[in-house]
Amino acid sequence: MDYVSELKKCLIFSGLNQEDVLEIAKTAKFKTYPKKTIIFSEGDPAIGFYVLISGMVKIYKLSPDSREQILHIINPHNTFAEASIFIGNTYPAFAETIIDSTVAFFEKNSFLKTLERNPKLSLNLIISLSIMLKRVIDLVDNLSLKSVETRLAEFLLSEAAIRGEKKEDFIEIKLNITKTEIAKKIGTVIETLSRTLKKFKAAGIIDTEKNKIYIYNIKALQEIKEQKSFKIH
Amino acid sequence: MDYVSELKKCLIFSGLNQEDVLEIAKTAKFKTYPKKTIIFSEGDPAIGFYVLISGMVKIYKLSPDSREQILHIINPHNTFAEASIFIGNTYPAFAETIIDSTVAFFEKNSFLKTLERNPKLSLNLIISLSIMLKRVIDLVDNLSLKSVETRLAEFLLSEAAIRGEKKEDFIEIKLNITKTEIAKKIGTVIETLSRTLKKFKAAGIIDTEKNKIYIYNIKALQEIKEQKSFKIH
DNA sequence: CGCCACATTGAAGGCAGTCAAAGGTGGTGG
DNA sequence: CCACCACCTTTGACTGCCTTCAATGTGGCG
Repeated sequence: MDYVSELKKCLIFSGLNQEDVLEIAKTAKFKTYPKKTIIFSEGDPAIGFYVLISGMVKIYKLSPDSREQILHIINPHNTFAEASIFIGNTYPAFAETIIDSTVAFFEKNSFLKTLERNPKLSLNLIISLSIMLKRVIDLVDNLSLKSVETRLAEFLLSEAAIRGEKKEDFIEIKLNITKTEIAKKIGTVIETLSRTLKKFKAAGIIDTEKNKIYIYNIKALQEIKEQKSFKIH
Repeated sequence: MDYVSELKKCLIFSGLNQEDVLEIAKTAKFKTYPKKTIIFSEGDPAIGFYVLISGMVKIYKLSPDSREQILHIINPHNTFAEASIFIGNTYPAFAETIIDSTVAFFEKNSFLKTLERNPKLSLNLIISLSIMLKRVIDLVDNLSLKSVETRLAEFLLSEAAIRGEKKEDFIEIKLNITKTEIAKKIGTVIETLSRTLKKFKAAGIIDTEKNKIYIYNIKALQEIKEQKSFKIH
């Protein structure tokens, strides 16, 4: 794989000229992990940050009794752990591959030097951190103030927008993560997710099949998202 | 008040030379708000960001039925809404004064120009965003994976560390916000907070008096924070 | 074919939010 | 200085969402 051209596709390196990216690429270490491999654990020394080249990685927190809350699911060309290198000395969460993945690793100190020489890179980083912050704030909003029903509706709408395929009278979503992972992402457990999906099915809003979800009534999902009372009797 | 020397105390302007800060101060608009005034609402156009000079400001989200989740409580010399100017066009949360407050307002576009000319400012901003991100991640962790009991213990420990006064055999915390605000900060309601404080009192861990809290057994709080089973019968 | 991980369904229980009423506290103006 | 009022807090009773536990179902893969 041509790693340099992959790096150029990343938000954080966008707008940089060819030489700069080449220079930066030289400081990267590329690593490949099988699925379900922990890249770093909460509390590990924060020695650098990562760019996902291919695969899928989840960033999550664990409760003392091992319940998992997913903070982000990272897709190719996105960064993770970039905030960790500016604060504290340890990673604040776990990073684990969901499927086989390849990452570029950037060592903290050498990256800080690169950053000094490259104002555009700083700006990209600021934007990237801002986006991430907004995403986590939305998560707080959802977890603290919304029901599981609402969170699921929001998740389905967002998946439909990102990855949904419009068919004649429905939208098809091919799930690329398990329902267990979805449950952890929306802050619940598999059983509750299963029941909530069943409710939506009973209301004729969606239907499911293996790892596919069909959305028949997107407007209903939007209304649930706005929490305009939704009740199945 | 000498606004320039106040601005120099802010993390975001630290390490800048006198002239730069003076230059930046010229672009600021200073405003004073009475307590309980909304500075901006969720959805308002994000026209700039703020530095708190004096007073106290809360940043919060509202649920459809008006329950409030506080994201941050801003103290003097700290910034707020700085991420908003890099993403989207609207503020993602509410900002409201808790007590009478004075802020410095920086208009988006002119600040972006200042940023271009000032690499150190970029780095400060990156650090500031990183800290904020970590704080919100901790909030997610608490809301999703911890009980109210644990969240309260964590809050008390953090207040004790920041503002607590060590006395002979206890730590005294003078509360500078109401219990209602504390409840919103730890993601619950006043009634539940009241009951949980009562439980802690019954266990001899703390005592309360008007707007003071006395911590008698800090170790117990730490154990509750680690969720090593805590039960009052 | 049988194992293993993932998913569904039912039953039960608990944490915490809501509603309602009473008690406390501080501030303002008569 | 006191009385009233607004706001905050406490307490009790109730409810419901969601988690937990347990048993059964299902689908993919060696």
